Amino acid sequence: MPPPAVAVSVDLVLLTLRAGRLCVLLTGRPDAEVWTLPGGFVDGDEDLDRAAARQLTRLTGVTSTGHLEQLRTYGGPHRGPRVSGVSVAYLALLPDLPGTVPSQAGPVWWRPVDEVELDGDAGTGRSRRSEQDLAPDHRRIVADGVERARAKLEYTPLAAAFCEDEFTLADLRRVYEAAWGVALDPPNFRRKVLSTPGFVVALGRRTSTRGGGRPAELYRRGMATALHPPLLRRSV
Amino acid sequence: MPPPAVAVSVDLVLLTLRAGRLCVLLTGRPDAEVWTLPGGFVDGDEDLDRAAARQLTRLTGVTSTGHLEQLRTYGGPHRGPRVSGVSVAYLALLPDLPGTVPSQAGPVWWRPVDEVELDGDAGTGRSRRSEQDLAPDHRRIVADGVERARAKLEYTPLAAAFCEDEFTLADLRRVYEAAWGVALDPPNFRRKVLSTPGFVVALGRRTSTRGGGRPAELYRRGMATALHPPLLRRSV
DNA sequence: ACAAAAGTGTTGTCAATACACCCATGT
DNA sequence: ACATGGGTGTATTGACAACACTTTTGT
Repeated sequence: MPPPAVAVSVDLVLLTLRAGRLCVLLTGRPDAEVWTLPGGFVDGDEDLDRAAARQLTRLTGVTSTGHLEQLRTYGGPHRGPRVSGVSVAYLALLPDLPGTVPSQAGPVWWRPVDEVELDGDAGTGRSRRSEQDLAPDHRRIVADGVERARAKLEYTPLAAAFCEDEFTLADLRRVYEAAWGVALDPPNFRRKVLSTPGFVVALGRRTSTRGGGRPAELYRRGMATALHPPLLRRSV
Repeated sequence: MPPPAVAVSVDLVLLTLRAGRLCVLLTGRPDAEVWTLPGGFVDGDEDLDRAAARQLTRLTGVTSTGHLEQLRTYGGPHRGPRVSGVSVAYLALLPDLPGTVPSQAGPVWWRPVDEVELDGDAGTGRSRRSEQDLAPDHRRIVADGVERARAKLEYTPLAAAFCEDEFTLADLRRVYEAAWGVALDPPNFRRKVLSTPGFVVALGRRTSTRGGGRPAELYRRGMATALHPPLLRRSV
């Protein structure tokens, strides 16, 4: 007998840093009462990675920069009533996009992930419910994506994906501080990053001072794909 | 218009330790000229994790012990001619099963993963091709699963999933040595494991000496879900 | 203008920790 | 032969102090 056929969609967890906070891109379809992750259906003969990259370009206009990787696949009845099929989630890390999102895909918003994590915490604490919460199944996908990103900062040089092509060590440090919610010692962070071969490469130039203070050296991301030893967060 | 429908299968990368080598379970369908990973199609309303667990039980008879997690989803034209749809791969870690595999699913074999990694290395080195190589797309899935397992040994107490309920520290050390292909210093390994809270708990009993030597203490797996700090392999 | 203060990035020091390597002992 | 216990030197890390360069503020 022929195998059962299922609808397969690719959904994106798009993370960036805005005003020192880790944010995720959400879309609000006009006919829906909750926010959702951007995504779309894929064909059976379509490469999943390529489908995800296409979604990313459609949403942001960016093509090569940043980072895009498969996160996890969600399926089955967990996804709620009237929703069937499986969803292949992808995680993308981007620098803060200039101005508003030039979306060709309807209304989109950047929302801080710590607010998303509070959605659905019925009862205690939260005084009022947002006008539009994130769909429960998508909330779990966001949580998984954020946890993946936090973990990957430890043992990969992926923090640079949140920065522009040229960045200072303070920029890089602020990525860790925003994602992990901790304060890092600037001298120690500097020593660690510079002593890891291939993490960053110095450009020999400095920032034209922005807002006061000593101009910082500029770096770009290096060739390394892993950090040895890793940059561990203190506790978990 | 309705979303395109796709065939979705769940495939298992089942790893175990046999004779000090990391091995993967392969199936040989009578009508196929290559080995494949065990798996099967899933329904759209079926929970993926549950489908994978069902496959695992069908193949090995085990139910609760060990470890099972989603690995990655593969899809698109990469999978080769005449193969369409997406495949959700799961990774399972098991202790060595007693005797032969009590499979209710046709012929199965345990194959050392280092041999699988050599499949398809056309040309150099390998003198003769195995009678049956692993299908190319499944070979990549195995490689991803092995790499995931090797990485997870570093920062989780998952090595115990390769052992029986009760094991010695030498058993646990041999898991790392087989998976990483390195020799570990027994005293240092012992110190590290015992100093990590929740990794193992002592049972206060000892092995009745097996094969000579001082009887070793018995342990079972602890409650910890992560290792802090991790047990890092030296290089990568 | 000039000097002082504050902000930011860089360099240096020291102690605590973790780890590799080795030796010794018990069964 | 193997499990276990202990010791030592080296590398990494955390905490903190000191310095360098720039803008802002006050007189």
